[in-house]
Amino acid sequence: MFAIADCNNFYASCERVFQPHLNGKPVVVLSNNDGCVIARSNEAKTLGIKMGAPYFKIEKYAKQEGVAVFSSNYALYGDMSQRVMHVLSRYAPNVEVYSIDECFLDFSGMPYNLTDYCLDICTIVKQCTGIPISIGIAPTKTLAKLANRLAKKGCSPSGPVLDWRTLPSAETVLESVPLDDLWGISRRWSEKLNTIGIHNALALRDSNPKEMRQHFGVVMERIVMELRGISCIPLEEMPPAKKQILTSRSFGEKLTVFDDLRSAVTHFAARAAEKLRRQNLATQALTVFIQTSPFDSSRPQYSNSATTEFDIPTNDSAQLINSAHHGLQRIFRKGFSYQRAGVLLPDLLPASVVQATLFDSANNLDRSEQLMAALDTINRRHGKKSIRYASEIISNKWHMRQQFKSPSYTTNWRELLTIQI
DNA sequence: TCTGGGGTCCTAGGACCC
DNA sequence: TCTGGGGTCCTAGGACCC
Repeated sequence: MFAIADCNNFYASCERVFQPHLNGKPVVVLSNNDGCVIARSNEAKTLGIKMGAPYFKIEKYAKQEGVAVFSSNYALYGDMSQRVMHVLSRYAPNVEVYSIDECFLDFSGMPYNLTDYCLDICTIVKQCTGIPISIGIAPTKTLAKLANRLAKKGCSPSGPVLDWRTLPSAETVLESVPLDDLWGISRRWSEKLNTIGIHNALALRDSNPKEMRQHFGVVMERIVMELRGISCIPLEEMPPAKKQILTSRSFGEKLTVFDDLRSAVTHFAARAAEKLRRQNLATQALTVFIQTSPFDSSRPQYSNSATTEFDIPTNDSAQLINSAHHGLQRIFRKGFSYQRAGVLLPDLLPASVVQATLFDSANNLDRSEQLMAALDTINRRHGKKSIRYASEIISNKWHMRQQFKSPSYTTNWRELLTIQI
């Protein structure tokens, strides 16, 4: 048995915890660079504001309807997520943190009435964190996700909790579920399924799994089996080591000058290096890429990338920044308005297995390791920006727009919530 | 003016091995 | 007359997730 606990409108709910006057009011949270809508309270959904809508297109309407608008505040959401996961992990022997706002719980062999048990969990998570959650329970992950979705839509007699096994008729329910409501099926596959006469979740469940495998591959075959209640996707307790790390951003304004781009790319390389070290990994290569805006058809488009490979896998910021600069020099072309850039570390392995080449002194590796450890310690203790590479701060033109960002209430002493009595 | 960021898995096809 | 069989590794592209 699996359960999936999913935070309701997570980012919007995080903002409301610290501004409770927004309860019952429409709230939206925007993507980085205040680009498009990525989270909506139920009231905002009711107003017809769509997921992914570009903010500049709904700005006027949002103001008119009194919608509270926020920039993304990942420091806050990440910390609130940890709190929710911490509470949830007390209620199952094994859990899998699936995303920032979702957690699978292993309920195999649990003898209780799981609906009542989960209703308690919902109450306690709300008490401890302020975040409302919904829980779906079923014999497979795919059905648990579906049960969760149905609970969120208000289809459960037990409010925020739905145990798939308590449904009077699974067939009736499945017949009413559109294909792209299923976990693992998006618009493209849904359309392709339509062309072969499959129009709802029941028809998919009753299709021939081997045929589905031929048409779509093993992933679709698994979905069919999971809809039948045969579990094919196990709980993953230990998150597997990362295979690649990407740091990229859209810019607050379009960039045309090399030095502005170079500052941005320095920042991305430094951030990627930090991520690498935090996970005790090293990379065998670095790819830097730049691109113009695909939406701007009036101006010439250009995008390109450059990859450097390292003789010895590294997680040294200076080395990564250096190769990012060289890559950028190779691909930068004058005369374009760049909208976005990024640094990708595509080929990772554990830092512990890194070997010096025959002609390299182990000394250099030690020195780099000590320097990076000092850098990370200082930045952790005194704030992220305490020590940076000079080329990162030469320009700030690339900084993203964050017009509506709330304070980092839970992670920064200077931004604690203040209360007036 | 203005449209996010960070990932994974699977498959097909080519290169190469013995 | 007419050219095997079995395998691995790598990459690009397409699909998906949140």
